[in-house]
Amino acid sequence: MEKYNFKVIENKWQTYWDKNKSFKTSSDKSKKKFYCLEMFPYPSGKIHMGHVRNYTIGDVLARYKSLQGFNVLHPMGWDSFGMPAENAARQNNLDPATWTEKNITVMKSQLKKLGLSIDWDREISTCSKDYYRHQQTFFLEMFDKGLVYRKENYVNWDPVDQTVLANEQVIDGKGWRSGAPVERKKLNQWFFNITKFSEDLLKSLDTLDKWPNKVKIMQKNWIGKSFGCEVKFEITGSKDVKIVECYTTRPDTLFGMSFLALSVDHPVAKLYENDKTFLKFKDECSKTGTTEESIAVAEKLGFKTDLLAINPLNKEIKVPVYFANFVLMDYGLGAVFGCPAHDQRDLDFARKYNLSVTPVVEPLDKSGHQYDDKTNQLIIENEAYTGPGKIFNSQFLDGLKCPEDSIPKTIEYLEKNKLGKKKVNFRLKDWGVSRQRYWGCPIPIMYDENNNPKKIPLELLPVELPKIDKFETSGNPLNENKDWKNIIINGKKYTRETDTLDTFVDSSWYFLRFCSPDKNDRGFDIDEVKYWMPVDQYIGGVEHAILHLLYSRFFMNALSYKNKNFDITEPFDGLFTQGMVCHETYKDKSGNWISPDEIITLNGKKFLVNDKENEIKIGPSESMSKSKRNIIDPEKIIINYGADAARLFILSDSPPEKDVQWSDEGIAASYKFIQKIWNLNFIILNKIKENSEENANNELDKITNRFINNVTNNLINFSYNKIIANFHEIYSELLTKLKNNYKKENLINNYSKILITMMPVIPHFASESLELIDYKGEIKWPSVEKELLLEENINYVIQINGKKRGLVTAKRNLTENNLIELIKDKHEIIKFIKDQKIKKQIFVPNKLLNIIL
RNA sequence: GGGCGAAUGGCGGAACUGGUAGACGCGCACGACUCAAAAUCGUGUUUCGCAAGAAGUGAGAGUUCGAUUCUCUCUUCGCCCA
Repeated sequence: MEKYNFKVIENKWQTYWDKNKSFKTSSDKSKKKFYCLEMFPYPSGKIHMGHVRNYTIGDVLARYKSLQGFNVLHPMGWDSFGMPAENAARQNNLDPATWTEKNITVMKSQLKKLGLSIDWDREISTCSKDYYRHQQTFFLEMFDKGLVYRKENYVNWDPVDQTVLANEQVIDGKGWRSGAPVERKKLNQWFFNITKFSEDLLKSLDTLDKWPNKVKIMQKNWIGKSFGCEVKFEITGSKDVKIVECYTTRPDTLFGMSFLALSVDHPVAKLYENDKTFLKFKDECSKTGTTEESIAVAEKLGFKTDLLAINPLNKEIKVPVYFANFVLMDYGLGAVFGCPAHDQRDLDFARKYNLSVTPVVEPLDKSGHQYDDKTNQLIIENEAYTGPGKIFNSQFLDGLKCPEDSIPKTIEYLEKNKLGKKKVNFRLKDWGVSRQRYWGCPIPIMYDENNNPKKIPLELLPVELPKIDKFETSGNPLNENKDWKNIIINGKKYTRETDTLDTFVDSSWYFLRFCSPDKNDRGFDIDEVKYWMPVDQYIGGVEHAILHLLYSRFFMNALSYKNKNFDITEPFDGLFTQGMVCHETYKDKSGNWISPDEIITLNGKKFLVNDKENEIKIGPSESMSKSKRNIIDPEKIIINYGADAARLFILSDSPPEKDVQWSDEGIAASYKFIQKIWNLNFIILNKIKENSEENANNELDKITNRFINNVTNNLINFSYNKIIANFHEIYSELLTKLKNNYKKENLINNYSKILITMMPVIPHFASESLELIDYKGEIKWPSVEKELLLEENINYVIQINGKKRGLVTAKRNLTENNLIELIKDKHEIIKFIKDQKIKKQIFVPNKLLNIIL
């Protein structure tokens, strides 16, 4: 018996798989297909544990489906445009393409060392012109369909990175990379009209029954459908402005209105464009970001106008009109009415500017609220009441249940009197796709002398990124590159669009490209797409729950819009979101973060390797991050323990959807386990040589069958951690059972099934072991024989007054009376009954008997 | 503030539609092998108790013959949105 040499064996099988193209996708379309996809990585330099987890989970599924006989598509590619490449290029004075290519080479070889069953012939990279040229075609098609437009818009501007940030890239009002306070800036931007599909994107969430509920709810909230109405307010105090319309979801609180607030970009602002105080105020507003969060956090500021708004429900009431920093032009109509008693933001504003506060909704449950002694009316102090209740102080609305009766009644009144109309509103905004960046897909647009945008003619695609030798410290190098920027077509001069596309566009259709990666004239082959799509199982981090997934869903809607040939609107049939990989955090005496590599364990305590006096404080397990220095490098793990051990451990300790804690002890245990089953191989080999007469009928068949059944069920339910437990169980069970004698055929038959069942998780080990026992049969997922799962003997639980008092092992299908007879002479059970009368017996067939005294 | 989810030994976690709580792993203890150690193998390991037994799944109530599982209230933590 020799030691399991994972280095030699893993290399052997990886070479074999490579040479034989073992994972090449079959072109046989008569077979049932399974498209297994993990979110493709950004080529940042080397793989991290999150990748190991993500791709192991996917690989287990892909290999299982292959063994089951499915035609499996399991591809891999690179999300290779993006800012890190530019930053690295600036730092190291090189070309982003070179940096990216180098990283891809490294990471590809690392992924190969994990033994993933990937069809590398389908590898794609979004920064390659063979990929992005098709994206440019899609862009122009969307342009023709009216799904792309250009508008001047406020953006989150990062003054350090000199770029536009998406809302999610703004954290606490600061740029996610630079940490600089984000400014508001007006720029001409390209937009995808995602809001055209708001209703569709919302509705078809219901059809995604293999998605986690959590993700569907997050998308639903993000789309944010609300029912309300647009209300017309008459304005006095100006001859130029007579009416202002605003959107509200709470028209029933109109009687509590004490001001009207407008966005500084509202048309009414024209009246004040020469007013210095107003301009100063407007400038002040631009310092607040555009995210809902930054607006919520910022202090509420207003600029009082000399206008008054008339309450449409009671023309006697006139309230002041303000410009306010918390009202945005692109939500609703850029105007809101303030009802301080029932909206916290309005209340903060009203208190600041001494405006009246009139409550109009009375809580159903009076406890916890203050009331005026004399009038017995609700008093609002510093907290607005936003809950349900009964309307008062509101004339014809008084007494109505709020909100279910009061809102429809108000809208009905407003519509009847032509003061407003019912309106559905969405929180979702159109997708701004322009980035002032070099390393992205060029937008295939040019501008004529009058700055009118024109499509780049199809025959001139792709618009290739020019090579850049040197990066300036900031800004977009495309802007400065005159040779590239200025073009002449048919004798006419044009300048190119210098913005590039958001990298989320790249990842919105890559799963289509995988279906036919070599197709030249179009992004995909429709027949291939019709066969492979949708992705049967998509696996990735929950951090992409909203944007990437929503954008991909939108992209499918956009492609199928006005296109009879393309009818896929949902790209991902099944979705699985895996948890993060965590590790303990360490700090030395002085409070510096210490990496696990710098630590040695002595007598159960941890010390610095080069300073054994310095004891390490162990902190909580947190997701691996550079700043906390608790990163474990997968490459080192593969070198020291092997890919199979890494795969085994990353799956073993926690359910895949939850966070997992990486630990030295854990990976060591997985490594040892592989060694142990390797040793088991030789015990089996000896037994095969012995080839004895069997002495225990079909017990080996039974335990094998039970094992296959357990693993199969756990695979289907993504309970991969339990599969590893099943492995340990079958190991110790076999170890015991192998003391008995078996026939050669029986041993090979059962053990080969067990090894094949282990193949998805530890493929190198299982392949080598099958070869070792000289298995010549077909390699396919073993089927479960239902009859063999039924045990002859059952442990019947005997309860007395609901408490377990004993176990009786007996034949299955016993009756209640059989059981009673059986326990009569069992003193340890009978003693609890003594001479008490049995009131009642509860009998659950093949399970338990509960005796009530 | 709203939404979603979670809470089980020293630790990570099992327990299918209510029916043996703690599978499996880590850690720990003891034993075997060894001059010794490491490695390996074996045994044990929820708590209290010598034992019989009792208590026990974040806290409190409820439904039930029986609740980790269902219902209500509360506490803490996590994630998302604000």
